[in-house]
Amino acid sequence: MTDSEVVELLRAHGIRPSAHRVAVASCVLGNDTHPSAETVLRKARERLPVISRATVYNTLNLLNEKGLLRQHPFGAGTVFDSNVSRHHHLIDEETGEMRDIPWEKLSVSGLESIKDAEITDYMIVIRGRFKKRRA
Amino acid sequence: MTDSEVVELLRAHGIRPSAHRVAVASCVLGNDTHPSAETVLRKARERLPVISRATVYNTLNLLNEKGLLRQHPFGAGTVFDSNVSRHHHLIDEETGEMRDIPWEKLSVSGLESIKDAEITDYMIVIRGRFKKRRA
DNA sequence: TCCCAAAACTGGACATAGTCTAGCTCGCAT
DNA sequence: ATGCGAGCTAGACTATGTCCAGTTTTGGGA
Ligand SMILES: [Mn+2]
Ligand SMILES: [Mn+2]
Ligand SMILES: [Zn+2]
Ligand SMILES: [Zn+2]
Repeated sequence: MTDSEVVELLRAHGIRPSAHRVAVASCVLGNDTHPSAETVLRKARERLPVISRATVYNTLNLLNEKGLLRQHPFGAGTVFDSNVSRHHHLIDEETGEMRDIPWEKLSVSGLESIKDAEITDYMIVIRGRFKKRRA
Repeated sequence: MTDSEVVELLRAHGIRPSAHRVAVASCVLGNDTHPSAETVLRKARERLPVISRATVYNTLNLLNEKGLLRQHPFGAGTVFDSNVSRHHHLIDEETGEMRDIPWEKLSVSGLESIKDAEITDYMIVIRGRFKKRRA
């Protein structure tokens, strides 16, 4: 994702695209990795060595509030996910690495039997061992 | 679960049932709550006011290693789960409270299409709002 | 019963992840 | 040029969890 695409995306969501925000957003938007906040901090500093930890957390939280990101507490600690459409997750038990599984690839039945809650979202979380690098 | 049942369970899993361990284990085994380590510490101190934080964490980790507990990083922070058979989870988005969903109540199809990992376990994680207290 | 080594337990230091704040800086409108 | 609000910063602070060195408890053997 180019910088100007990131800028457009931020503007479209009502976020002023400061240089720092673009640096942070570029590290996580438009790819299917699931980086931790500390990973984003390290990558952002490659571009912008002076950026502070607070700005990285502020920006990630802002992107989350505006719906450009999700945050997941499983995997290798808490990680961010720029894929905001519904999907499932596969997690390597040894490394904590997370991979996406397309929504249509799996399906759940029996949800209608859950009567004691209003369901807003759900996800299948699979644990196992990755066989090889993704193609 | 009575104290002597807890003692038996610990012995059966090769854990020496010291008074402290029994106090910790009683707080979490044999019920379907999903307490955090800090919650267990507070409850254990009601029984045994002198118990240290380190002992609570040591004991919870030991119970986990010996297969008497599981640990889940979603819900209200990291919580412990004495239900070690397969089941799914429903989480209240406001409070983080977790409830169990019996394995047979839901089912997943399409798992055989996952080729790039050896699956060891999976679970459906549902988020929503609880309607009322459990019956 | 007494003794001792091993196991268990302790407080506190340390580590990591994340939040918050007070002050500074930057960019933009006038 | 000046003023103002948004953004950024370092560092203090909180929460959660691990680690360690020293002490206490325990239970089996003499
Ligand atoms: Mn969101
Ligand atoms: Mn286990
Ligand atoms: Zn994802
Ligand atoms: Zn459970």
